[in-house]
Amino acid sequence: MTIGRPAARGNSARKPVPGRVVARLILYRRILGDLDLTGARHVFSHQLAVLADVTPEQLRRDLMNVRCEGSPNRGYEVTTLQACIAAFLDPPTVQAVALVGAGNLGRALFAYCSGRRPALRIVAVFDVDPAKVDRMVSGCPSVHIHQARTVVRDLGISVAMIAVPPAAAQSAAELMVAAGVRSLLNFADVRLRLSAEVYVENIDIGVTLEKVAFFARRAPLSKDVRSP
Amino acid sequence: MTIGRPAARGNSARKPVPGRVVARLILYRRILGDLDLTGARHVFSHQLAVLADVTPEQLRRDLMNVRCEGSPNRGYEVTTLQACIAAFLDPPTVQAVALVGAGNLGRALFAYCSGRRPALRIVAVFDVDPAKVDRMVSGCPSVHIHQARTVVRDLGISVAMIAVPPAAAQSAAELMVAAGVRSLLNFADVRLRLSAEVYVENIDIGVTLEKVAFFARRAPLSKDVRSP
DNA sequence: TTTTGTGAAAGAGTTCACAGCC
DNA sequence: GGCTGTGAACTCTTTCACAAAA
Repeated sequence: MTIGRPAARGNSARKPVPGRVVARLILYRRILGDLDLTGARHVFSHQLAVLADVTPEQLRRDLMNVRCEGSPNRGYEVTTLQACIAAFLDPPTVQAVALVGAGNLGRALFAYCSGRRPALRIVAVFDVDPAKVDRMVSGCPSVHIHQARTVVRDLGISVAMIAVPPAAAQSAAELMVAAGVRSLLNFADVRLRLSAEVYVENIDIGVTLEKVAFFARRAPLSKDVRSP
Repeated sequence: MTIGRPAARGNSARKPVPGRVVARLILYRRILGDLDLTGARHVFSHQLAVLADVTPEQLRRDLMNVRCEGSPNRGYEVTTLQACIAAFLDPPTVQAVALVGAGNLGRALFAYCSGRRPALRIVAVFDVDPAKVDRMVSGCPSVHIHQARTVVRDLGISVAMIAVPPAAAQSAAELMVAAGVRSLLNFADVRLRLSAEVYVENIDIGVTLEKVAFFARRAPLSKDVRSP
């Protein structure tokens, strides 16, 4: 009988991995992809750490979550590490994403997402402007937000990006959640009040820009924190 | 001559306020501005906390940094609180911002920043595309990035927003820093390697979107963290 | 010797709990 | 009663430091 197992509950007793760690794993994976294209077969934690702007210890600790072993003289095998991280992060299937808001920012996000990360696809664009809906944009239907319920269900959308003006964000978010969306990436500069079941991540460009401006006026090298 | 200075320096011996707190103060200020427009004269910490999506204790603790007193029966006076936060956050003068990259995202950011926050103004747009430079865009000169040194100096630019493709971001950032920019808001999905004197904040849309997608697949209500 | 994997310590950040006040 | 301000406790995150491995 195996003694080691002090804290093993059942067999799927994973303690939840914090958001910070998930974000860094996603970053490591992207860097590994770039590295793979250069033909590198192995990496040491300190090399990857430089590229990700973290310490080697933190990188190794993050990697403990994905059950991937490195070798003391070769470091980590690039493809193996990619596979381990993918096994941890990836959806069993492609995830459908909705874009809410077809203004300046919405269109930039759409362009930004096109052609990348095949596991995540924008499959619908919602707006309230009659001039912007009921047509196809780059192979993607643009529809009025009142059709959210049907479209979200039919296309199996689980994630929405909110890129509408601040005043419209709360109700747009509520519509999406009511339609069945499980998590949101909110670009509107307001905090949304939603059920605790829904995962919300805010990208508040206004706050972040002011923060950067604030620290531009400070004596350099105070310890500061990074964004997710 | 004074040698040690273990703790207290002179009389302005403020310990540096963490970035997280600064970001929340900026958020509180924005909410107070909205509140002020509704005609509210006073707020309790629990009311502001709901709007900012933080706990009342955290809000009060953040406010300790700006030396503003509330009253147990009225809460905080809106205008006083605004003034205290402004005194802490605001630059002595308007800060000039550069936008680097006039692609989709760059244009969206430009539109986004126009007409808001008077204390922060985009005064120049840089790009490498000859078709996009040497003209005025909404009263703002668009110039080739090789003119950075002159333009940054002449316009007193201290902050740059990097909105160029990932492959171009490192060199664009280096050019801006060499030209005299003190802090950067980086939208390119790469980690920049720059002198530690420079304050860098990353907004990594790709990572954040993948993170949101990841948590869309999880059982709800695991403790998670917010964005800056 | 250099590097990995990780327990233990340190450090940050947040929440608790309550005194003092209205 | 309900609120603010804040020391103390707690929790989360990062770094230290070192055994084991190649």
